[in-house]
Amino acid sequence: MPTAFSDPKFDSARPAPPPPSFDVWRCDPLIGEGLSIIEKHLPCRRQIVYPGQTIHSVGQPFSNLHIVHSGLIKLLHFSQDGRQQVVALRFKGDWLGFDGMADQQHTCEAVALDISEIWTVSYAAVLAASQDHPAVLSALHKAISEDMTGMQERFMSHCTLHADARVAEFLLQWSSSLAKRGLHPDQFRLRLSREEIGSYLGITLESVSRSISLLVREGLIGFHGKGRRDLKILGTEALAEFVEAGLTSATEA
Amino acid sequence: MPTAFSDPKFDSARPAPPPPSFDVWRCDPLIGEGLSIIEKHLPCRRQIVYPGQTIHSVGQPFSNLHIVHSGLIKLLHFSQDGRQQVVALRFKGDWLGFDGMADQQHTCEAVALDISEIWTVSYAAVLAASQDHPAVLSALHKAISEDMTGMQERFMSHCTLHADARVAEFLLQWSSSLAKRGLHPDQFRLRLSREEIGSYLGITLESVSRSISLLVREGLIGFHGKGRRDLKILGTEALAEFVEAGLTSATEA
DNA sequence: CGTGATTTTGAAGCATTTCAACTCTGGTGG
DNA sequence: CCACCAGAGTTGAAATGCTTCAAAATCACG
Repeated sequence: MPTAFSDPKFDSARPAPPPPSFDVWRCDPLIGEGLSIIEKHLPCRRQIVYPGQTIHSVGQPFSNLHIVHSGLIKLLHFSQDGRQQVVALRFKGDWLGFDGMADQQHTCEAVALDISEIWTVSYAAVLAASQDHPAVLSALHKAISEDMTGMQERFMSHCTLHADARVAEFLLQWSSSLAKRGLHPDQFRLRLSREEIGSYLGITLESVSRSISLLVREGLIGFHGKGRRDLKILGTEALAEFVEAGLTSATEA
Repeated sequence: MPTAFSDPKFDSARPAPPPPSFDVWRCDPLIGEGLSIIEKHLPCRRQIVYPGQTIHSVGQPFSNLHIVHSGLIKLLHFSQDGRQQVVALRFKGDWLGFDGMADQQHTCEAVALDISEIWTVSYAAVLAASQDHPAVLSALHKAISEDMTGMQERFMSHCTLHADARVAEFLLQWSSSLAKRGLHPDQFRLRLSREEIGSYLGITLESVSRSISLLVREGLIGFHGKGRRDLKILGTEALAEFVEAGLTSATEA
């Protein structure tokens, strides 16, 4: 099993684009469902995007859906006064663009955090294909449903966990996302800055930093190399216990 | 325009169920879209539920979607250790049940907060009908998309607003939900306890109470009658300004 | 009219933010 | 090669906002 940041396929050094040879099926078959469906039934544009590049932005007319084939994408939401927040992260196999289905224009911005390959299909084509192939619609709805449940869960842990536990859980979730995709779950490069992590978790970057330092002190995680971005999870179980211990009773219903 | 709590159609006193004569179209036509689509193309079961009654619960096999025809529904999410949280509120025209599409079983519980009429359609029937009538699928996807965008917005204000501002915004959103549905937006009955509001907003019931008291002191809202549940919004503009003023820079990206 | 649930209010404790200083890293140019 | 700089990350101390705990007030219901 390749580590997330030693495998050039999924975590290339910035300068050189990776050769487009992809091993789609080295992971949980469920992750590849959308990709497989598209490949079988739909014409799609495949596109490499680089960190910082935008896949779609707010207000942009909606006509396509996208699937992440490799890499990592962040979804940003903006408020009227220019404030922004990371509202979601998308890994391989995840869809992008549902936000535009309502008003035919996107309500959030999708930005690459890593060199990523994005498959783009026309929404109209998806609908058309679903006439003949119910599996298309089924995969779409499944992805949507998982997305919603995921958001609700994130919302909940957001309300019931302390900052430290939230950071720990964030790392665990990232790890499990990698594991599901056949990547090494114990060792990966954080592609978000402390500020972005804070935005995603609803805490300040200083708090993120402090929490990470705490987790290191506790021996639950560690870092490779110089910049504190190459993470190593030293005890998944212990981390999970740490999260459990961080439960508050703050927001029961 | 009827006030929300004087109109027996949408806000009946508990003892007697209202006569099932509904004036579906006295509101923003967009709200009624799902209802209209269902009425035209799909067989549905219409059902009255009373406060506390469950429409679907966690783990229950998924096979139907529902639309709220009148009343108010809360969606509860549970964690492993029994903690629960109000993750969403559903008004007239809103759909329920998307959470079950992924794994064929529901991941959250839907409970009535008011006497409500629920229209239930089989998910399979929806898919079947969408073959002949694209509008069915279009309405469904639109609802889903709005739902997601709404959650992201809620998530954002959750991260960027102080407790007081969050409560104020909550009341404003409720008000605007009523307005969109042709109900009096300045005067309505809070159908959630302070505890439920706190759960929904991610703060304690005491904080909710304090925030409400503050809003009353500031002259932005007021109460009717005895129990502090019958709300009157005294200045929508001023409330909105209050929310703006409550912005923090805590979680910028 | 009492009993239990809901709501309000106060005061103390705690977690997180804020502000500020400092370190580390990587890149640029002398 | 080293000095310098900007950006990212860390850490400390004070301030703030929310929670917690506790008690009183109000309301709903039989």
